[in-house]
Amino acid sequence: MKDDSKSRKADLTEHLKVGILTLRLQPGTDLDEAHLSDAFGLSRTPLREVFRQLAGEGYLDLRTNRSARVSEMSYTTLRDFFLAAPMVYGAILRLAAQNATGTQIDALKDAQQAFKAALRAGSAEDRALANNRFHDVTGEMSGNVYLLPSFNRLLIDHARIGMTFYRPQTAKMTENLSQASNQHDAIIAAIEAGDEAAAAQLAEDHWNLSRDQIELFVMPDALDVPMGAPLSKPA
Amino acid sequence: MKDDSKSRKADLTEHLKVGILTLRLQPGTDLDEAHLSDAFGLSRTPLREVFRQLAGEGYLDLRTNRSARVSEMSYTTLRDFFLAAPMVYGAILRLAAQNATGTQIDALKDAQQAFKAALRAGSAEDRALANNRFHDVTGEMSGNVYLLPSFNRLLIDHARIGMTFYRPQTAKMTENLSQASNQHDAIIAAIEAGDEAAAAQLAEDHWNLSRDQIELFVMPDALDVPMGAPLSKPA
DNA sequence: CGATTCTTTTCTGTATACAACTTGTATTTT
DNA sequence: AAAATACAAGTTGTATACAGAAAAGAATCG
Repeated sequence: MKDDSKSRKADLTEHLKVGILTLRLQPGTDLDEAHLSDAFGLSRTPLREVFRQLAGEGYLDLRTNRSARVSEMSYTTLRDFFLAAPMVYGAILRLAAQNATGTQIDALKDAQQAFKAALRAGSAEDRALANNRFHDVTGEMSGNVYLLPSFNRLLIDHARIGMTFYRPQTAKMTENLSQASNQHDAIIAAIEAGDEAAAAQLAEDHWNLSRDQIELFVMPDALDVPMGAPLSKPA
Repeated sequence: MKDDSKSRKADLTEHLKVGILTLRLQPGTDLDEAHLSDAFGLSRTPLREVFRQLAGEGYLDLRTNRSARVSEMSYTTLRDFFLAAPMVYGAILRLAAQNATGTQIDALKDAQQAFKAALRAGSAEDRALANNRFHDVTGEMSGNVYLLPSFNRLLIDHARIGMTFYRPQTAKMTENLSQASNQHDAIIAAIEAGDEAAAAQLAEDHWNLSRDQIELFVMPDALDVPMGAPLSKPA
């Protein structure tokens, strides 16, 4: 094995990214340098470089003289999220329809296959990661270095928010997931046809669906529960 | 002196940022770790951490086993820039009008004072940096973590593109600069009044002016020059 | 004389040792 | 007994030394 040193770094990066996107590493979690460097066979120097890179991408927060921490999410950020997402995602899909290469379209189709497979037989983590991969490819297609930073930042929290509703708890939520999959298919078609307007419209629809899904989760049966009644977990 | 170690790091960061924004460090320039660590009294470890951070923010490009390099600019990215900028900047100013605090408005007024002073008696670098500072404050005002990554990335290249036309070479360009200053004043007023719509409109106007200014520079006398004529530097 | 290969040099990446800071605990003081 | 301070353990930040990879130069071969 010769690819050790650099591949261990990539392994660590991937491990942290996946952990954060799937909420296995929850927002606010402290990361232990000593433990991680031990687990991945890296010294602290390259480990800390990975931390800085992930902080730059929005996965981690760094505070001087304190441990690195998984970036936080709050109700404030949720509002910011739904303000920014439709706009950025619309622009990304519009550009994707303009600029996608054949190779990229194949990659997008592969990602969608994986997403469907995850919906059929995968865990909530599998679904969130597959969905993340799908949108990630659309970002690559757009190729706009100025939009990608925000788009990628949005994708991180999209996956994290999504982790709560990719574990469908009601019939409505299940139906929404299959609708999301249909929208992915339509997005592929629009990109393949180079139809900007359709792609932009689909972006809007897709985010509206996400918002509805989140509302279903955040306020599951609000109307049926009298004020002051004891709260029970949604069945 | 006790603030040495951490302040040297901040000094280096600031030095590189300013150098890159003002084109004193031109796109594509290789950075010498040994020389910089010597000059700033830092060892290579913290220096490389600064590199990683600046790379994450879009100032530098890192290639494995090769020196860090000031991020490139090309005609392709210029097109991407003018696609993304109006949209992102419009959203940022809209949010700034919604959320700006009194302290932030004071900071914006200070930045505008400095910008005017730079227009009167400053160098091209002073102007670009003062303008950058002004827009940076509007970003802080918006407070949207999802839009800021792209906005800050745009500001970097806005300053770098601007460095070429903040050195006004024609009467028209000088007039544009004073118009930009007036727009800044109007932006402050709109934010102070919490007038979202006006702020968004001003953002569009402001970027249109930037585009015109760049066109004046990129094609100074395009219509007067016959095709195939020898090119001369703009006077 | 030109091109190619091998050696030397330079620079990047990593590990380890050390210094500085933060935090939890125990002791002292009021 | 409560608060404050001093101490100790653990963790983060930095420097240095070493290993590995490119790049530059020298020598050899065509």
